[in-house]
Amino acid sequence: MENIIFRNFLGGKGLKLTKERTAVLNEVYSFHGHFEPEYLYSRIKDSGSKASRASVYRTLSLLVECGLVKKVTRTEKGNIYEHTYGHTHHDHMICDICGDIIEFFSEKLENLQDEICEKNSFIGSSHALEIRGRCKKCRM
Amino acid sequence: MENIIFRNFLGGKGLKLTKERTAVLNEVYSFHGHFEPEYLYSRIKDSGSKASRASVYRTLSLLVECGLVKKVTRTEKGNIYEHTYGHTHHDHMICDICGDIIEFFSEKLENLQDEICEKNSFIGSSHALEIRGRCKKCRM
DNA sequence: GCTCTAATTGCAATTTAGTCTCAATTTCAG
DNA sequence: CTGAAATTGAGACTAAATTGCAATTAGAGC
Repeated sequence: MENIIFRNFLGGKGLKLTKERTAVLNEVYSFHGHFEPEYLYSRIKDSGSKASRASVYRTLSLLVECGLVKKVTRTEKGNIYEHTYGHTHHDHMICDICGDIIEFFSEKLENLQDEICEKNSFIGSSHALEIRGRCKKCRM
Repeated sequence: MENIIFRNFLGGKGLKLTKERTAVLNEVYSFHGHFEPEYLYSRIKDSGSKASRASVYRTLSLLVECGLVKKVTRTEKGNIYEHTYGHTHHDHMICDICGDIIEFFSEKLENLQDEICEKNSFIGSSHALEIRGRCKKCRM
């Protein structure tokens, strides 16, 4: 299904569905959770398919553009992504101790965003609430 | 006042208050709004005082550590900071068109954070809500 | 005010995520 | 099948930020 979405997206822009792009997409959707580009690159190499580092980064941009992948946050080290298909909108709590990322969704937060935007004459297109602290495992 | 806070912080760790560190602190507090390290560095050079790029970065870390400066967000280009003394907690709306950063504060959001943390057995120490979209000037 | 030592500085080299260039290769519409 | 246009990989490059180190400086104790 993701493949069809991607193919249509590419087709609509006169771009081609190459084996490298397919490999990146499949790898992204082969696991759950968050990932860094370098990690994705190494998984692709290990999995037998091949795509250069440059292609991984280029494909990742395309996937973000067509909405199949989302940039979650930016850490000291670099970007963190997640796939979005079959994965509804949510926000994140990040543990300062173990680095774990916990997802949550809050209806109230969604409404609050609209309210805040309206109050400030801002047209919100997306938001990201990131709560930092200690997770269940790391609280003392 | 910021100077006293910084001096005490340094003293408590056996560190010294050098002219370079003073220059960085003064420059940070000489204007309002958000800044990037490179911009700060160039302002310091222009202002007549001197501090190397390395010292600017090193001092910035210390200022963050003692709470006088806060890292606002991380863009493609790098970190963005703001000073915090006499500047209460708030969140940000960032315009995708012109890059403007608008600050806002919402009591409801603060309460919501606590609520969400409790529900997830998470001990929240800070949060950052970033809303992206179009600001008043850039809406069409 | 002077001394001494640990902290600090500046510079240049280094690191690291990510982008870019370009010749060779591949896709796919016709 | 063919050929124009898109894509690829390898490595050069960029820019932010960090680090190593020899020379310098702050400031506690006298």
